[in-house]
Amino acid sequence: MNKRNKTPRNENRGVTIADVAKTAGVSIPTVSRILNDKEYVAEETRQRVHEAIRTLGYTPHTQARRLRGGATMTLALHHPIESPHDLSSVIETSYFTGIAEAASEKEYFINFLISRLTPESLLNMYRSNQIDGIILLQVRMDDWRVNLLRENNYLFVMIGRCADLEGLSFIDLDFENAMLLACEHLVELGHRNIGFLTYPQSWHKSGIGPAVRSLEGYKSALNKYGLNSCYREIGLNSVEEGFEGTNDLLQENPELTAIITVSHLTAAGSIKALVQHGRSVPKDCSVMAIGFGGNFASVVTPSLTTLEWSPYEISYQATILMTEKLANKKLPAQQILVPPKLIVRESTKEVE
Amino acid sequence: MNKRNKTPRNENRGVTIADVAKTAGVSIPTVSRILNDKEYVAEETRQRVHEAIRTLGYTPHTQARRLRGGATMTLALHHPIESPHDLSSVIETSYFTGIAEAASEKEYFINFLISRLTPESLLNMYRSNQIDGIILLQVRMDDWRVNLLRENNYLFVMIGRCADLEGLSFIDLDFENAMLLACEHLVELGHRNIGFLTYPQSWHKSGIGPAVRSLEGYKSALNKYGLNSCYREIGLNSVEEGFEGTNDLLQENPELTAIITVSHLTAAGSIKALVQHGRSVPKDCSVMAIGFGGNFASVVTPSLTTLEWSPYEISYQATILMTEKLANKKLPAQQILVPPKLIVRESTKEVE
DNA sequence: GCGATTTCTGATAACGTTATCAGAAATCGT
DNA sequence: ACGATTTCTGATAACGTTATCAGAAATCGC
Repeated sequence: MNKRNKTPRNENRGVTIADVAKTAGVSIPTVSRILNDKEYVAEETRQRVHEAIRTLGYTPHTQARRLRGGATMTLALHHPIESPHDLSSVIETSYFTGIAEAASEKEYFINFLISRLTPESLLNMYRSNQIDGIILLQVRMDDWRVNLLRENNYLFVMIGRCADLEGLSFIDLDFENAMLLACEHLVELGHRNIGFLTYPQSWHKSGIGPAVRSLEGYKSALNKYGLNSCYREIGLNSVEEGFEGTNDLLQENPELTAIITVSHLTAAGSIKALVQHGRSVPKDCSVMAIGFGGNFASVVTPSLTTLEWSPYEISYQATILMTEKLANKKLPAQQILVPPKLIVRESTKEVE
Repeated sequence: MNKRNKTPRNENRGVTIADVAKTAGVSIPTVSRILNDKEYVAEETRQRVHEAIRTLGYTPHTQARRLRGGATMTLALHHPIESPHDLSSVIETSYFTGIAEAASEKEYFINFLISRLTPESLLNMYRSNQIDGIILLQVRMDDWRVNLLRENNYLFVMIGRCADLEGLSFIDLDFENAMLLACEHLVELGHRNIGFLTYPQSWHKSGIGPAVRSLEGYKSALNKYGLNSCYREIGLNSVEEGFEGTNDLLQENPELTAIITVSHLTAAGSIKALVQHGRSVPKDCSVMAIGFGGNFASVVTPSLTTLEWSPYEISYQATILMTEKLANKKLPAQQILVPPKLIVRESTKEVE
């Protein structure tokens, strides 16, 4: 006599380990052992079970495994942006694909946290077992996310870095070095008056790493060569701002023969402004762009000399850092600084 | 006397519903009822339980809920690309953020499938309960993914569309209409010789929608106005290809006064070529670009007149389509065609 | 040939949640 | 005041998997 089922079985459910066990004529744990390549299984049994798996088209239930295993096998990515619309101007597609690819290789899932995140909801991501760890983008020198996660002992990796790095894993663009290389390249070409269109004032004020460190790098590089600084804080995402910023720079120092920007777009604006001032690029003035830029560099006329990083490589690396740490929590923190690659195109030239 | 625990309890585990129940002095199902806002709970009990939840900092275990609930609350996004590196030239960041935002609003997770996907692994995504549904990008007229998922009765939504649309949900760019609008705009400006730089031959051959339909739209538009066609199939992702394609077009028909391209990059190349032929844009020849382009349109000199869609809106919509269908499987298929927006900038002008 | 070891298998509990049911307590109608 | 209804609560099973344990069968040592 059959005991009545209290919770009726879903008719449309998939094939489960129980079905496999029944068809192969073994118990459930035996199937599980075979699925997980445990020792002590008779070869003959293994064959029979695999046969059953094939004919039934069985695949293990991911959710059940995760519940039992105590890990979510899910990572999150967070960028502290106000509106998701704006994200495309800050993050390149390659950032996503690098992370997605690494995660997929390590059999992790990725969740992109786009909407505004509160301290409460950040902690909840961990507490409610939605994620095992998080990758933080756009880290500030003093970042509430870092402080909160550190206090609560939750795992995370930074792309970027904060002030106190004790025991934290990160991978970051070496912006200070980039500014040194940029200035070096220009000085070698004979330039002595080098202007800089840096990140917006708001970025410097809120202590965003690249802003802070690029300006430091610029100043110390000029110092090294005994040159005077001349810079403007401008917006990143329009040709116009580069245009106006360049006009300002030229007004302050008409002797400028080179301009460094931190965005390909503003570099394009810079060229526009210079041309309007009757200066041809690179003949009368050189222009360089630092940062990611995708195909922009070669669209602009003349094509831009740049210092570049690969967002794909960086985000890929960050994800590997994360998964390795999750696989072995005793691993020490890893801290990686990535130098940029100088790509000389048409927009820089020696002083005549 | 305590029965010995066979599987020892993990010491570092989080707060569970059982802990809440114990502190509040009620049973586990009662807490569950309160969490899920079920009826028939005494107000006094509700208060006490909420109090316990607050003091313990309890959050429901997502994985457990999913297992019990029978839904993964996870969607996937798939683009059939060979190498993830190349994805950045095909997909805009906004595509990701639109999906991520919609998913997050509906409390879904997103998994971006980047690596090469086989029919087997695609089915496994569903069978192993990793996802509830998938959003397909770059759908071909005859697409194996569509055929496979349709046969197996798995839920999916297309961005793009295939040939047989019976019962399928999609949202797609109306490329045919776009070509009509482009030609209309140019004809109104007095142009009678309109060239077209279309998608690469491989796209046409493998039946990728925008390629097929834009060429059809071009031909039927010219037909409508009694004009002759003149087009080249070229690569999308470099200025050089636009440059060379334009040279070819001019050789075939030196009378051309307008060129339509399907990529901002090739449009830039087009302008370069025209200038080299001694033709100024837009004075002697107009140039238009169709498609996504981000900030490109305004970087180029002269800035590009375009027909644009918002990838954010489109991917957002696609995700909503998906979640609505999941919430109510009886919903009929939804089919949405999105017209582009004409944005007139500097690169088009009436014929002199 | 017999105890000790090794190899193999299955019963059982557990991961954290929700649905079902039945029973207790409170309220209602007359 | 008493049966019928409504409100509330807890025991139990279930989602699909894996870990632990104990026992059976096979192999080994001498």
